[in-house]
Amino acid sequence: MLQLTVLREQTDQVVAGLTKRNYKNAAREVAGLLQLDQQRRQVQNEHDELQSKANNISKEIGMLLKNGEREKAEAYKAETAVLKQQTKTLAEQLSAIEDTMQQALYKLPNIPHESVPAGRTAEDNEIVLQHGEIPQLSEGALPHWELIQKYDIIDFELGNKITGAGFPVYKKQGARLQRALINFFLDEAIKAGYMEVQPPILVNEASGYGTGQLPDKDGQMYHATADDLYLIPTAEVPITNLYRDVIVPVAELPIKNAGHTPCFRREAGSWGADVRGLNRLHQFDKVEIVQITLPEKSYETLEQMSSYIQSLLQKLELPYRVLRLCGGDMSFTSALTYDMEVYSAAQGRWLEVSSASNFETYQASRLKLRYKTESGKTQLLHTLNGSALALPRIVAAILENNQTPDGINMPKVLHPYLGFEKIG
RNA sequence: AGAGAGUUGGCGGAGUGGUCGAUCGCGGCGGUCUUGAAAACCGUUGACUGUAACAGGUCCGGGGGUUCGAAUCCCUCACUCUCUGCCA
Repeated sequence: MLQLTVLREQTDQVVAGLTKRNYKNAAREVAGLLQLDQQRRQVQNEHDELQSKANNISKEIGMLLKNGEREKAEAYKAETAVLKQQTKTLAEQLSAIEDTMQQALYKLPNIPHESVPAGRTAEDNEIVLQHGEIPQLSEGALPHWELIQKYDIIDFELGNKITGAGFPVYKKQGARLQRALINFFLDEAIKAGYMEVQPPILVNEASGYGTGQLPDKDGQMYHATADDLYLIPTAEVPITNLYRDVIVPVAELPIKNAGHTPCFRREAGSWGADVRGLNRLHQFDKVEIVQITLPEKSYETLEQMSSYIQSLLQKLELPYRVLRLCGGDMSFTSALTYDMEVYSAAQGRWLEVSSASNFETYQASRLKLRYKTESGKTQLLHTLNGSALALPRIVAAILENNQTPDGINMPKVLHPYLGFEKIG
C-alpha cells in the first residue's frame, strides 16, 4: 500500500507513476485522497482536543470523589455529557473518513520504478537479454501434451475425473521428474543461502491483504468459505506473511527464505489455445524465493535474484530470455518485475517460468514489516520475491526441447535426482 | 465435536473500576568498575497518530456496550491450552 506521507510529499511522482501504469484518473484520485487526509487530520485534531478535556474532567471527578466532594463531582458529570456527544460524533466522522481512505488506498497499485518502460500490454515489455540456442527440432516433433501421452507420464483425463480440468495427475517418470525438480530447486536455493521453509498452503484473510492478493485478486483464489481460508496462489503469500507485524533486527537482514508449495489459481477468464497441456493449470508446484532487505539494498538484491534464477535455467540447459515488464503488464503490487521465459521448441513459444519483483515498501506497509534505523526510527523494509522456479512450463520445455526419436533426454544436472537419464 | 481454563510490552509474569501505557523479573542498550571479560551496581528500554517542535490522542486478542472514568464489569467473535472424543 502506498503511504500517505509519500502521497503528500511526492504527489507529482505518484501521479506520474500511476499514469505510467495506465491507471485512470490518477491525478483526481490522488487529489481526492490528499483532501481526505487534510480533513482527517482536522477532524482528528478536534476530536483529540475534546477527548483531552474529557480525560481531564474524569480525573478531576476521581479526585473530588476521593475527597468526598460529591456535589462538585456531579456538576462535572453533567458537563461531560455534552463533550461526550460531540466526541462521539467526531469519532464517527473520523472513522468514516479513515475507512474511505483505506478503501481508496487499497485500490492504488504500486508506483513503478523509473526504469520500468511505459506501455500497456505484454507487447511493450522490454527484452533485457536472451540466452542459449533455440533448438531445431526434427520433422514430426511433438508438443508436450502429445509427448506426455506417448510416454504415459502425465494424465489429464484422470485429473478431470477426480477433480476437473487443470488438475493433472503425474505418473511414473513424470512424477519422478516433478520430485527431482523440486529437490533440485530447493537444494540450489539452500546453496545460495536461502533458508528452507514449509508454510501452510491455506491462509487467512489478513495474509491475503498483507501481500496484496486481497482485495485486488479476490476472484483468482480458491476460497474455503466454511473456514474463510484461501488456497495460496503462490508461496509468496504465506512466506512473506511470516514477517507480518514484525520489527526485524537489522543484524538479521537480509532475510532469505525459500519454499516449495503447490499453488492454486482459479484462472477465471482464461481460455484459448494458450492454455493447452501444462501451459496453464489450476494447481501446480513451485519453489519460491523471498527476500526482505533494507530499502537501499533492494534493487541490488533484485539483480541477484534475477541472476540466480537465470543460473537455474542455464543448469537445466534451457534457452531463455529476460523481460523487464512495462507499466501496464506489471502486477498490482510490484515496482519492478523481471519475467523469465523459456523457449518451448515444439510450440514455438516463449513460456513464462519465473517472475522476480521488488515491491519496495508496498507490501511492507500492509504487513507492518519494519526495522529500526540507527537513530531509532522505525521504517518500512523492502520485500522481494521470485519463482525459482515454477514447474509445469519447465517440464513442458524440457520435454519438447530434448525429444528424440528414441526418447526424451533429461538435463544432466537432474540425473542424480531422477535415477534415469531418458524418458521412454 | 463436548466440558473447562486462558489471551497483558521482545519473553516471563502482576494488575479486577480512578494520575495504569501499565509493578516486577529476564533480555536489549548505555555507563561505573576491570588489562579484557564476567559478576555487581546505576541508568535506560513499546507501537501508532499528531506537531515546525512541544502538547495532545489511541492501543492490555478483534469488535461492541455499561460508566464521568475500563486492562479491570457486560455482550460477541477469533484464537490458544487442558481433559474427553475422533484421527494421519
